[in-house]
Amino acid sequence: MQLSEQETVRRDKLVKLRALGINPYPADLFPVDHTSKQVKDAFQEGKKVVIAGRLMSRRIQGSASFAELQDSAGKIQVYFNRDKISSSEDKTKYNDVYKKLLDIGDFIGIEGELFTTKVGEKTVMVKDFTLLSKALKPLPQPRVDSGGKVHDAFTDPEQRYRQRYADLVVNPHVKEVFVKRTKLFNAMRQFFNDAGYFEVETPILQPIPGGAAARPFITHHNSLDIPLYMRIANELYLKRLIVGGFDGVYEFSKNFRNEGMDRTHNPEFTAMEIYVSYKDYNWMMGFCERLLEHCAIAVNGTTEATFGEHKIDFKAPYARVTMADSIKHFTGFDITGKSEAEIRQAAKDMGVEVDETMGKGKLIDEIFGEKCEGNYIQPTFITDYPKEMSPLCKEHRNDPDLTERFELMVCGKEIANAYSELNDPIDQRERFEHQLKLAAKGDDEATEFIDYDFLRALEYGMPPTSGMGIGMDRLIMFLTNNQSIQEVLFFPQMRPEKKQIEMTEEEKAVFETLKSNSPIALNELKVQSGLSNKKWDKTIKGLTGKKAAKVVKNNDGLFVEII
RNA sequence: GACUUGGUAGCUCAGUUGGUAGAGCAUCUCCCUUUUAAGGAGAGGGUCCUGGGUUCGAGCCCCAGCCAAGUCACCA
Repeated sequence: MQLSEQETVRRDKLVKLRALGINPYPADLFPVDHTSKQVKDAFQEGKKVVIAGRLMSRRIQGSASFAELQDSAGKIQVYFNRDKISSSEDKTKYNDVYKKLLDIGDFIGIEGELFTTKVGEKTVMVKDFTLLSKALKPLPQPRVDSGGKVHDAFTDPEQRYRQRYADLVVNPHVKEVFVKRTKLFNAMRQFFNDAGYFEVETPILQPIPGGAAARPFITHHNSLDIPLYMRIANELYLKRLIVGGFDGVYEFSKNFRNEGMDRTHNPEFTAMEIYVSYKDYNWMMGFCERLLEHCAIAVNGTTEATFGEHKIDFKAPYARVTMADSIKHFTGFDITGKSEAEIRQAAKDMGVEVDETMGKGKLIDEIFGEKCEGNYIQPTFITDYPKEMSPLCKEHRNDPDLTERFELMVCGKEIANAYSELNDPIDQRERFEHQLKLAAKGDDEATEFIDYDFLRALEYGMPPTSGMGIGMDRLIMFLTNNQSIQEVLFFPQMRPEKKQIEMTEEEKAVFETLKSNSPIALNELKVQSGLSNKKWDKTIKGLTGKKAAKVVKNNDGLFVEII
């Protein structure tokens, strides 16, 4: 591995520390009794504190120095003074250990006393310090000026996502997003628990990937010798639990979909699904808006949120618009009572791209997606979707072409999807079979598996139930004003980094020649290698760079020598 | 999958018509006892993403590839 100059320097310091009898990675616990925040909040002149964290900046002025220590709660200034560090090896500890052998990024523990500097900064006067862990790589460190402006910020998205640990250390606003993410989960969990619903866990490895239409990840179980699928949804399992007699069940479900990646899609993502018996989708709308209002306040302290150029307000209630009314409103075309051919023609007239394979439901969905969806900035329930698009949803009580379904739109994007759940086992079987036919015709959005065990469960009887799914990643994007899903996942999926090859093929070949014949005249070695000028240059530079060979000049000319 | 933009020091970035690879911070050495983007003096540090090609000569031009971001397509 090639080390940079700064990495080599830090490794040398490791050796020097050990020579002084200092273990750079001690095993002992360090008796921390304050965080940086507690020091500042309960500040008292002269109070003794024990703190620990990462050294984040240093301003050395001879035998005195100011530094910043960063812990989980923030940063605190610490003051090192050679004559105030009470220790037997006094001067060494300040002059050598602190000034020369510590680096930015190292973890240290500090015992000290609180005081306020001349310029009014709350500071810890260091009485003694302990190296807790040495950092061998320099942090990609931004600097903040007196006006609070950040310079040289660590901003390259590729590096930030691949090295999230470094991102979190140097970018406090990144950490804040993840704190809010956890607050959201906690708030939602609390809301459901207070309502008396029951958190459950269902299989991630499924023999049949049901509950949605998406390409699954496939794996294999060796003992059973069967394929297993990473779940694309948990819906059918939660409904089985409703059949089993729970009134309300919910699960935060890691789902996996083997599809494209972009700003709003990661191969693994988190959905929350909840099912409540004896309810319908009208009840669920009310429940949903109360839930989101509660969550927005828990995360941001207010129902208002900013997302890009939009101000959104999660305060309940939200507008409710049927899909037919929405299309009529934005296109002037009324789909009610129209035939498939009439709708297809209308779509064409509006400039919506359609083809002959699209059924009525799909056509309506295309029109809505193209002409209406993007207009809903404030949270809005879109209701009563075409039946064809919703094989797990109960037929509408007033119209057999529609289903009792709603989606909640925010900033033109869907964040929740809910049904009065289909509990008629005969109807469900027919819908599955219809999907199978669509899939056979090549509709890649249709489900190509029938979960007969799920049908068996329905045959035992499922009470009327309403269910809802919420895309948690998307919701937290809205609540933290992030346009990219990667900003709300600690470790978004990335293509693996390319492995660094120790020595190229050419370098190996030349090195072999050298081993049996060293030193050798440079020109002779070059001829023997049979490499082009450019390639030769690269190769010999590579070998000398890796300290495998060196070029020496004497009276007889240039020679290459093995090291 | 298509297109656009980018990849140069630990970090953020310059780099002119193709002619010895630059800055700030960071690092190292020295000075400095209340600083806070501390300051002063000096020094070191490079696989210019990879591989080909053109050329006397490529960070720069051409071709192929890798990685990323963005836009579009796809996505219940």
